Amino acid sequence: MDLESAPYSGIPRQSLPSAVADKLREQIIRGEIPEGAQLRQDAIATQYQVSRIPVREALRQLDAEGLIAIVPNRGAIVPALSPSDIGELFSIRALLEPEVLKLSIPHLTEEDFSQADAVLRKYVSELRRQEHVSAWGRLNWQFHSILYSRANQPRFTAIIRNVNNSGERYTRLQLYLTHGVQRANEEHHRILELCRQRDIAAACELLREHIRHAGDSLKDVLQQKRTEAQVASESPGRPSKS
Amino acid sequence: MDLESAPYSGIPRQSLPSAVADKLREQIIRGEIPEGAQLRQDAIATQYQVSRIPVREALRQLDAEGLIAIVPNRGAIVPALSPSDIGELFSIRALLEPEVLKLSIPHLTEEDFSQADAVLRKYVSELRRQEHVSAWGRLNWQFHSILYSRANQPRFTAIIRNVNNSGERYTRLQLYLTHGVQRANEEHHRILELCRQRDIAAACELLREHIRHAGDSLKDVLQQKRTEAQVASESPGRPSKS
DNA sequence: AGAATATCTTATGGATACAATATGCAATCG
DNA sequence: CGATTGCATATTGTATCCATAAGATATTCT
Repeated sequence: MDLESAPYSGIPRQSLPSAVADKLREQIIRGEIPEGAQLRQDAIATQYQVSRIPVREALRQLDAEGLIAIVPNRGAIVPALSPSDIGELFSIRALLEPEVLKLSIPHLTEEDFSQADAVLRKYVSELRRQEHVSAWGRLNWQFHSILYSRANQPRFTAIIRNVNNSGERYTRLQLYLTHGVQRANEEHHRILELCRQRDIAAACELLREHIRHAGDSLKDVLQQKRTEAQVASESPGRPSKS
Repeated sequence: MDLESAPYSGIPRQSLPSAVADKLREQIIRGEIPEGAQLRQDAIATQYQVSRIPVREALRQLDAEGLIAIVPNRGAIVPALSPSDIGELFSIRALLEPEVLKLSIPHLTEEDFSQADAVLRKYVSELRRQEHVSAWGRLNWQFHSILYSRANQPRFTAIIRNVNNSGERYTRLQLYLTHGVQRANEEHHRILELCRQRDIAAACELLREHIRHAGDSLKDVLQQKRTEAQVASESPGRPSKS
């Protein structure tokens, strides 16, 4: 949770490549490594006090997860996602997550519900501090993740996790720029309530709408941002080289 | 002149790890590397005349794709899939593939249809030779793949490809043991015909049923095989080379 | 003799060193 | 003055070498 970026954090049981992959994944999701940034093997290796071999394996893994793109002989970058990429990611989510929720709801326990409650409370308490905007997306995922946890479909949930990881930095953007936090929060509470009542159909339908709305709204925001950027690039006013 | 400005003009040199991963993936899918087999880094390295470094990166990639399982300090194995694993894989397929087909059908061209036709013809011609059973699964995937090719949803199709890869050896098994080839062939022709007619709803529904049936039938076969194996373990039979 | 343990073997994990490739800069030529 | 080519540097890619952990075999003690 907290920054465990201590240079000597020895990771005992996990393989080094997996550990490095986890750290990098976290950094990318949180936006600490911005999109378009090059992931230089040497820099990462010295940062985590390892050689480049485990770093390379970690990058391969993240590449296969779709989180980064490796260009042969040119390194790995965090790709910028186009509006259509975003649309695709949220389409996949809107398709997969209700299905998993459907399978999970019957097995959700009171403990799960209280955990979800706790996440939502934390969510609300974080809303006031915009400096913690990076935590929103994470709490958002935690909430969803708890609801799916009893589906007992490891591959299914693995895919969902990857898709969410790929788009989470943008989820943050959507929550932040469209003031969608309030709506998201309300929908979360209603979804949770429906899960408590074991109303599978309604919960899944609401979840689907919840995801679909987030995707559409995010797509709009991105397209707007893009046109703004284009306008800005037309009036650079940059001083020439002296 | 402006050859360099063309995006894909250069010779698409593939990195060594990717090449090794492709080869291994092929071998696993075709069943040349049987399930439960250990993938020894040294053996693979000498087989492909490279050092172990690219091999290890390839294994990481395949692990992330879900095709193999890496156990720290113990190596990589091709996992045996339980009936519930199979059920999960086919559930995912039954969910994702009709959606992608829906998006693809409007953009399918006559060329696509004739390619699909060609694959089906090849399929029929291969049916008679059971020694080519390993080609069935591949042709099966090729057919499906062509139908999805115009969806223009790269992440979607990448997920579908991975899921299909994970289960393809079992698809072969299903086709072979249940004599499901005839039924699959008929369904393929009907699906293709519906696509030609741009009957999206019917095509998607039939595809969903097609996948679901294959999954259920395969699950049955596996469960039956498993009980047979338990019986056989008491009186070991001849080793079956495949 | 059987079980627990020590030792040896084999395969994986990781680091250093070296080679290949790309990028940026400078010099040269048209 | 611009473009092109050659050179220098930085980064990625691969191989070899060493360390470590799991597995197998032999040995010893009860």
